[in-house]
Amino acid sequence: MQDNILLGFLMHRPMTGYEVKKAMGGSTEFFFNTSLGSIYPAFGRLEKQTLVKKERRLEQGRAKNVYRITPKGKKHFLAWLEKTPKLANIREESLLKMFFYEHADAPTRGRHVREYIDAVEGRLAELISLRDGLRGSKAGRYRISTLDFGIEFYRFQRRWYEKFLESLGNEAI
Amino acid sequence: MQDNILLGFLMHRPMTGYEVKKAMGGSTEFFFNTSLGSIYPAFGRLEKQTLVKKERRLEQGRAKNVYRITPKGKKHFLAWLEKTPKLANIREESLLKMFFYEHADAPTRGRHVREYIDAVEGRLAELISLRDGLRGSKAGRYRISTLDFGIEFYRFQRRWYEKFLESLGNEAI
DNA sequence: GTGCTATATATCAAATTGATATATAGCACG
DNA sequence: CGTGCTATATATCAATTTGATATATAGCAC
Repeated sequence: MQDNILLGFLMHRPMTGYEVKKAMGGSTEFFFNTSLGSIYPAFGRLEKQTLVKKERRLEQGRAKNVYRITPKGKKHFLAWLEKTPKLANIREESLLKMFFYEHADAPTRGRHVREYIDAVEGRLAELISLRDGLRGSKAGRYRISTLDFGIEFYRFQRRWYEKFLESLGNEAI
Repeated sequence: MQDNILLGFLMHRPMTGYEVKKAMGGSTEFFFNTSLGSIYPAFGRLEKQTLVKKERRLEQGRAKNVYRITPKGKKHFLAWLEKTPKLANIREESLLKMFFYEHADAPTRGRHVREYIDAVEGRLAELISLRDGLRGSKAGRYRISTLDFGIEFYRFQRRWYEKFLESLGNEAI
């Protein structure tokens, strides 16, 4: 399913697997991350389907595999982009633990929530500084929208967990 | 990593793989879902580590594999529960497509967002009716908290995407 | 010329998904 | 009584993904 993210990056320019992975940093990594161990096999699949073309290049004496999207690849990517996205499922370890909190004691629950809020704040700071860095740059408006969603999402989480922490304070121990 | 969710369910009572899967419905499935195809191998692993014990039972002439958590399994589960949960990563196809929206046309973008909001509202109704059904029942307060998070999360999404839709209306086409 | 970091690819075991196959139980309908 | 439908229950498999590890070169600093 991550084949399309690779094609999406190649829409901009031909890239090596390593370059795609780097390009994900600070952009898609916050809402759709992949590992190098899946990027290389994915390029192999895409090549077999002739959606990309591998170009072996020698740069400063080093061999690189640069992948270029083909017209067929572009069509494939645009057909995928056209389809309405599926509803996101939450997959959160924090909620899973919360579900089983009857088995944890009150101090553990409180510590979890406080440390979780700290982590949320760290991520929030990261995303905000990233967005500030993009302001004024030639970054696309939609890329900024995805960052904005992330920022608002973590703000929502901070609010929710702070309220939850309060309700924990009132629990009968 | 899903071994702990199985142990968590067995904390309540011994269960078959099929029963665990059923128990996830309407409870953990919204924030942590797994398939039967991963539950059975997971029980195999847990048995090898003596964290659960398989009991072959004959019920109405049918053989069942009922799994019971061992004291070692309980210790293992509680040790996992103790640790502060990792920060949730978003993994949303909708944001991935949004990232590449430069390549889609304005009507497609609008249709996406409207249909996505519809899907969010459907999920929201589902979660709300589930929570209402739990009110007054003997359901644990933390289980209700996880449902509440879900409800508030999808409300947040509805708000955000409605604002986003508005901003799309103002875009230069 | 030694050591560190970045670039670049490849490989692998382990886990997970989603699909499919198999078989029985229980129920309803005519 | 049999036919068909749905729920229960387990097993298996190809394909994919992760996270780790291995390997090798380039470029820079000291």
